[in-house]
Amino acid sequence: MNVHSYLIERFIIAKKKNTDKYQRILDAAIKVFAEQGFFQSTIAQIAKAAGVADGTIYLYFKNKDDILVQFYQYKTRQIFERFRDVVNRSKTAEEKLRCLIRVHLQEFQKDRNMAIVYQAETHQYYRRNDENLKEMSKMYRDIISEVVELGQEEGAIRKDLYMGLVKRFINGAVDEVINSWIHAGGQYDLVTMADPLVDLFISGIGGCRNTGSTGDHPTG
Amino acid sequence: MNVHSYLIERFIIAKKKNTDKYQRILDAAIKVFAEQGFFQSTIAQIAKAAGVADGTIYLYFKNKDDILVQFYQYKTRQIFERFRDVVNRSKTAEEKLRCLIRVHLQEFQKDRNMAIVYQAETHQYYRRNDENLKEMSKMYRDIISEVVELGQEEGAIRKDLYMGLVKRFINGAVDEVINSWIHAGGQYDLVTMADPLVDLFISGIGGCRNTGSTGDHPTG
Amino acid sequence: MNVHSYLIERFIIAKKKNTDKYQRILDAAIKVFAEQGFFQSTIAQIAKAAGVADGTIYLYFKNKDDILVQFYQYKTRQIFERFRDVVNRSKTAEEKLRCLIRVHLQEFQKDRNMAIVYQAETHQYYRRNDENLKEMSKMYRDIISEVVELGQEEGAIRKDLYMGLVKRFINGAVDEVINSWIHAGGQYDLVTMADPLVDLFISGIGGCRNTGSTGDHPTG
Amino acid sequence: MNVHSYLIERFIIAKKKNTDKYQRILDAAIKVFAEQGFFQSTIAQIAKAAGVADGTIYLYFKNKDDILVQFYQYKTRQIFERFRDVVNRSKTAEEKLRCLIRVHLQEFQKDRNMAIVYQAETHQYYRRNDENLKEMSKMYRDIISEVVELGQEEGAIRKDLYMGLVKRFINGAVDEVINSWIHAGGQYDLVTMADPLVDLFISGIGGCRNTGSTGDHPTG
DNA sequence: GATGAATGAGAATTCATTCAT
DNA sequence: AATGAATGAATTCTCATTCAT
Repeated sequence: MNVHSYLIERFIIAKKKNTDKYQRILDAAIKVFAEQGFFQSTIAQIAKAAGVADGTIYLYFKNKDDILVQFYQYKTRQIFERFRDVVNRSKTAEEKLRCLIRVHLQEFQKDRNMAIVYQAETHQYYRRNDENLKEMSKMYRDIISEVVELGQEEGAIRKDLYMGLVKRFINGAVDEVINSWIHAGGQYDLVTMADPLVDLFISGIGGCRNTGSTGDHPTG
Repeated sequence: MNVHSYLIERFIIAKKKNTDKYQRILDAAIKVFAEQGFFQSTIAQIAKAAGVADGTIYLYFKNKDDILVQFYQYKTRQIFERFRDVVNRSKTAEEKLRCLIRVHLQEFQKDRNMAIVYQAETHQYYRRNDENLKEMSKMYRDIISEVVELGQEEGAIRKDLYMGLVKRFINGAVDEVINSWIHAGGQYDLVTMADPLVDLFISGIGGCRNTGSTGDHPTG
Repeated sequence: MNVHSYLIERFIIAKKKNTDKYQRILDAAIKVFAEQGFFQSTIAQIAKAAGVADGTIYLYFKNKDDILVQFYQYKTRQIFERFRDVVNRSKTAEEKLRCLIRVHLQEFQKDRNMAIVYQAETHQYYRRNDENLKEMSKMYRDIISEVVELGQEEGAIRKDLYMGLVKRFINGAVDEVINSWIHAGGQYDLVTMADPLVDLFISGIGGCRNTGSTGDHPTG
Repeated sequence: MNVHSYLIERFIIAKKKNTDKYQRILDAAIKVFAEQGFFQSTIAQIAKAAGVADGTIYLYFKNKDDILVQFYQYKTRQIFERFRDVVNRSKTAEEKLRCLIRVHLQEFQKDRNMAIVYQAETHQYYRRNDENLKEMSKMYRDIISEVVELGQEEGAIRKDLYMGLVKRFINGAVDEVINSWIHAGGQYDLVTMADPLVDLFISGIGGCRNTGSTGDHPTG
């Protein structure tokens, strides 16, 4: 390839891609963050993965930190709003809970890089005291509260519960299921875990019960 | 002072001093890591917090990474071995489980910096594929397996359980309870969560039960 | 200005700039090395001498060592290849030898910093067992062998010589002549030493001869 | 070995070795310098090689540089004074020259580490403008001048020589012979080079001679 | 908008030297 | 005298960010 054609090709490619550059950079960044962690990733690596120049990144993001901020503000937020939706569309508390967990696992399974970054960086990101993240976390826990309270009204869920603990109990278990899946290299189908997990939430591991909701898995 | 006693004293002082400084640096590092995160912490900050010169750190640790490695290898490991012990000393499955969770929360409450670093850095640290960490995680999950299997023999725990899921379910919930406590600034007594949490593990949140163990804590 | 010419200009400018800066840094480094020695020179000094920022050096050289490596691979090598050429262009053995020595002294006189670095750092550099340096040294000694052997065929050079020794004898003497010149501050004309030196190689210092070539060396 | 006996043994060893520590450190340093070069050697390495503590070195040497200074002032100087002696003891110019070269090679062969350090560090050391080194070099060249002038009076050496050049010619050739021997790993007997080398000095490589002194070594 | 060369602040790490024991 | 732990100055190198083209 001679100098002319080489340069012209580059020029044209550049023009064509103009619009979706923000997405391309964000996706590339999440990929790189997933592989190496936020702090070990460099702008140069992200630029290379996105197929843009280092400087271009600064046309779309204020700085390196801002990439992570945008990730939480748009990419992640989107998913959490989806949770809100599916829960609203279901009727009974149990149905809502099953939907929530299922969609949660589904979304994280769908975008593994996002899942990795979310699970691995959130703890660090918490230090920034970012309002958006706190809001999302709260939103998630509020959904659980709502569902549980509805269940209590329906009679499907016990009344003698410390809600703060229940929220962490459910949230933590789901997170850990996702973590395990990530550490296993995403080899198996994460979504199949949803129902057994909800069964555990509802019935626990204790023996000798006759709660209807749990009854469908034979032995009991 | 004769040769014997003089030299022996020096020997002992030397040893003690070494251990002292090693501990001082490790503790200071954990404190700094807890405050800022591993990657944002600098050797200079750790040195200052430990009251030593920057170079001194390299007499006790190969490099910055090695501080984290030693943390996982000694500080953290110690605690996980403690878990093993307390479980061995209990009789019934439920008792073992209650002990495990209680001691887990106790130990993390006792050393908040350790708790923060452990919760926040473990995901990143996992990338290194450190054998020691994998071993500790496995040890923890093995304890749970054992306890659950014992409970199944005793009849206290259901038999229709997918063990892999149960382990994550318990592990994840405990971790999240610790996280919440950390994010709340360690304001409340973490250990009081132990029994209500175990009740949730055993009975779940489902309605219409009469398991005594859960009933007694009013509403939390 | 159209796309073609605009881009091509940029391409060319970029290339030229690159080469410029590479040369500027390499030259500055050789100057600093000549003044202070490789190990006592700092990147900061080289950067200052080259009029660039410290970090810029790492755009053109892998690390400090690499500067020395490039020096031997490009700057020095160039000269040694020149030696090969001039020898090939001469006819008789004596003419070849005179040319080699003259050009050797010429080149080192022309670039005094290069001469200093070459003479002062080569011994240390030898430890690296760099293939390129070994090759260059060998090339030089091979030239001498060739010339001497040719001279033997011509009858101008004795046959009872241990070639390995002759090579060192000539190489060493030339080097030392260069060293003296360097230590004297490069005050005198090095190239005038060429013919008298070759006369010594051919005739030695012994008395009572009648070899034409050496005679009373006004002739040269 | 228990604490008592271990410490006491160390105490006694220390006392016993008190006297020759200067030598031990100097020798160890030369060994380490020979292996790694002056700048790449650390005080810690030298101390270890000498079997003393780092701090002990500072009881015998002002600083790291001083070790090299002492090397040139005592170890090396000693040898150069030896050269003076052997030359004085010989009668004819040729005999003196042969003695000088032979002893030069002998002494460098005898202490290979010294030889390596001398050959490799002298160029760098020259920068310090150390009076002692300049004196030694001058002494060496003066010896050559003397011998050559004597030879000229005897009629054994030509009169039409530029003495400055002759000195470098001889000095350089000898140095290069030593270098080659070092680079070859000191595998062969260096001293056997002495006579062939002197023959080259006297007769050169030119053809058609009948100087008896050269004829006797068959092919070398 | 896009580029990527250049920047230089900042961090880890090394090591000669000191000094309390 | 001997030790070796401690020091901290000095150095290399990295990388987020800028800006001329």
